[in-house]
Amino acid sequence: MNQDYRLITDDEIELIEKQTLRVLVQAMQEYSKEARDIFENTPATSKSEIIVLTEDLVQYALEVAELYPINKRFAGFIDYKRVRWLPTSFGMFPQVLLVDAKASTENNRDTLQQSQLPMNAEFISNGQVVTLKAGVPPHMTVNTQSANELIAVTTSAFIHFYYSDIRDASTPPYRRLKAIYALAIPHQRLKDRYNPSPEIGFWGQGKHSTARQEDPRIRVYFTQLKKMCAWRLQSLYFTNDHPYTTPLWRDCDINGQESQTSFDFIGR
Amino acid sequence: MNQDYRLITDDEIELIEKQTLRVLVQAMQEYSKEARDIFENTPATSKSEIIVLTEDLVQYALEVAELYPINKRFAGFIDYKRVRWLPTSFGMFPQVLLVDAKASTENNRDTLQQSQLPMNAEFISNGQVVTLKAGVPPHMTVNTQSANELIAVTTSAFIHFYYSDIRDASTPPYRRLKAIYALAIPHQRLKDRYNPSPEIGFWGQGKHSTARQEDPRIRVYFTQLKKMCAWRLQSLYFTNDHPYTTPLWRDCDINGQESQTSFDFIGR
DNA sequence: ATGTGGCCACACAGGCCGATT
DNA sequence: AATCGGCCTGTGTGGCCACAT
Repeated sequence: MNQDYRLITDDEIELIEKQTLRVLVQAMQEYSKEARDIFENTPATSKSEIIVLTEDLVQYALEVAELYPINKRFAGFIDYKRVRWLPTSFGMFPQVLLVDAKASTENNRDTLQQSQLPMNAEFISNGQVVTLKAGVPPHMTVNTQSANELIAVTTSAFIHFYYSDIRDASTPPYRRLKAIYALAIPHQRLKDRYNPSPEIGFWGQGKHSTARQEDPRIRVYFTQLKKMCAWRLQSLYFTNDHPYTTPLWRDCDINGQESQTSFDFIGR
Repeated sequence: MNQDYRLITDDEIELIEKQTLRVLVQAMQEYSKEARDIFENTPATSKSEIIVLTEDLVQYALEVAELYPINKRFAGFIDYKRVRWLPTSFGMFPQVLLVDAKASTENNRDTLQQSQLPMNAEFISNGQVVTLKAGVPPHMTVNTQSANELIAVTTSAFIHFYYSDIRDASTPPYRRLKAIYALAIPHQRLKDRYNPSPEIGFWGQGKHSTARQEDPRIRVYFTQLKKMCAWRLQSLYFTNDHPYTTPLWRDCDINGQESQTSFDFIGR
């Protein structure tokens, strides 16, 4: 059984990311009721407090669904990060899971800092080719008992809280959580599949102001990502008649045909 | 055995806070080696990244030292927060532990937002009496299987990373972590002991700019806090000859006589 | 020198709006 | 009406300096 992701196929890397995202979706689904309760009813004196809410909710949702941990930590801007063993049918791989929480009143795209970008990206904006280099390393090394080092493959995901404010609300709920999206961004080794040229991909112009010389950012467009690989965009919608989101997993067959299937969950 | 902190004595509340801080200090001591390693050697492109480092380090240090958890969560600006069972010799109490990380190049005071202030504070600044109301509730309620509610007493602590930048460092270390301080701020029920009048206490003028009408903040002065209750200020110093901080617990006897005693630790 | 007060810097993370299909 | 680009705002956090002892 393999331990080194550099020796597996691109298809197997896809499977690692698919398996990882499936767990994130299950965890968010299980926690969706409390997440909505906290998100909608916690008073916030500022926009920043809403941001902090989503970070906390991602942690609460995911920490109970963790895998066999690897004794290695690092610090920085990523909201939720764990080094752990990922067991698969084709090997047991050390993995660095990186998840960032996003709060947004939009539901069609996410903005990434360069430090959150897992692959060198190229795209066309206003007729010009734009590029941005990856800021996420493809893997981290972990010291072992032997002379070898373990190579922990990096997997990047985003949890997007789509909401709207309730204007002038002086009593709860203060805002409405409409959906939770979960996105898996491909590892840089899959660049040839997802962004072989500026014309093909799901990247778009970032939110930064060039006029003010802000650090460049970049956007992920949901529909394009879904078109290239349906399961990489998961949508958990809240409805009026159920406290939990609707448990649907988006997948695709060999022909790229998209489908949605319901899944069971226990709830928290 | 009691479950409701409102029925115990002030001395027993002191003991709850002392016992709590003792664990925080043990946990920080055990983690001090890795904390220093990560703190000094992680590149930071901005001041904000240093702030995030300390938040992550506090989490890594404390999460392994947790108590019997209570199934209740809330979200917000506090860096590290847990609802849990605190067993003591005089009762088993539901507790809300609130810990905030502070990064500073100073080592004599901490600035608190009003939302981090556990008691109504009064002090004298520039000859004037200044007051600031508590922003931390004295307790939270937790629903139970019976008709009663559990009352979880709130305990506020701060972990202060005292550091200095290494100028022009283009290779690690980028900064030096000189000490870790741990502070326990008294519960509001102890106000009569710690701040009976504006003249007596450890509070001082906050860091906010009145001219710009910023939200009022407030400061805790280390020496004053230590003078009123020695164990409420703990100091873990790094030295050149040991990777861990020096394991000393500050205490005081009945006469208020201060002492420091070494303690054993295992390390991580 | 030390202890206090308090002005600012600044960089996240999105809201939001205008221009273009 | 949707998509995309991108300017700007709000605000949390602490560096840092100027006085006053």
